[in-house]
Amino acid sequence: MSAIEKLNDYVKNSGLKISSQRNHILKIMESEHIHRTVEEIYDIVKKSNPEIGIATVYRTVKLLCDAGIAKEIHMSHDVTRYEIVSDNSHHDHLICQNCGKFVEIESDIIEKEQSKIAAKNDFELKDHCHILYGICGDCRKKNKKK
Amino acid sequence: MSAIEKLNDYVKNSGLKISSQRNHILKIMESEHIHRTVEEIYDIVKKSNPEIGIATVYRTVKLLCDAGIAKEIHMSHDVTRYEIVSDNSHHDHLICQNCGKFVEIESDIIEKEQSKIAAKNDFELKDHCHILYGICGDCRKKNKKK
DNA sequence: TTACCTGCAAACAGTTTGCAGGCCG
DNA sequence: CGGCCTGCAAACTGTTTGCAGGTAA
Repeated sequence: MSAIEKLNDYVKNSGLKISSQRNHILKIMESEHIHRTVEEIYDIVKKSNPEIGIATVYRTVKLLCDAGIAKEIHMSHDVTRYEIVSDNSHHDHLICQNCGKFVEIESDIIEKEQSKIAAKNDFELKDHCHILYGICGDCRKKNKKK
Repeated sequence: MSAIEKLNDYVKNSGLKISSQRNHILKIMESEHIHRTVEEIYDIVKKSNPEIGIATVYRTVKLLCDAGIAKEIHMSHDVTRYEIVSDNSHHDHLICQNCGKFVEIESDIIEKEQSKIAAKNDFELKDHCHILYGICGDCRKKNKKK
């Protein structure tokens, strides 16, 4: 099921309404597999729809999260980004503290271990946040040169 | 080396100064192994020192982080807490989304796997954030009753 | 005595909310 | 047509900063 379909579903089931702005914002978040901040989304939407207010972006992003279509990620310690969740794959992140470059990572071993830990402590696992911070190869080279 | 000693060291080496407020705040953060928010620390300090301003707490907490004595944790998606780091043990967290209860967890398997992933992507690992969110046994029981 | 430190209040950034009008269904 | 949605601006929250006076070294 595509994200737009999911949105339509959710909107119907909740007695909400579809709007061009909502579709528009979702489309932007889907295009390119990039994690954006609200500010960034706002800037892009504004290009084709200068009327839009940032409040609408905030409201829509939150709605998408409620609908399970998007997800919040705290990339660095004070930047909130959003990504569209795909049905089949879960991933975590490895981020360069210097240049912000990031890699999406997956690890069955870690996922399994997480489940074990949750079970051992009698927790029903709902979600997790796993971000590795480091310095990428490029940045290490650049810093040496200086 | 105790946290207070570490603070003294750091302060001397950086040309800073010790103050009763700084010691006071550190003492509170050390007492009980709890992760507190700035607001909570502020409330506690105020009891014995009503004069103190919250800005001082923010400044001190930041200083302690710079000194490597404390560490920021983003417990839930918009609450920042701080914990005193102990020299010997690293741990991550498992948090109940319902009641806020948390368990500190350690896993060699995950730590090793993280290093591997970082190495594979040519990152020099500096830090990581690993938090599991779930519902604890008590809360699951309570919810059933309702 | 010289920085540094503190409390206060003002400034800020990110996010939320109330309102009056617009639009979907 | 009713209720949700939007843009705008004002409100709010968590955090930072500038300033004038206080204090450690």
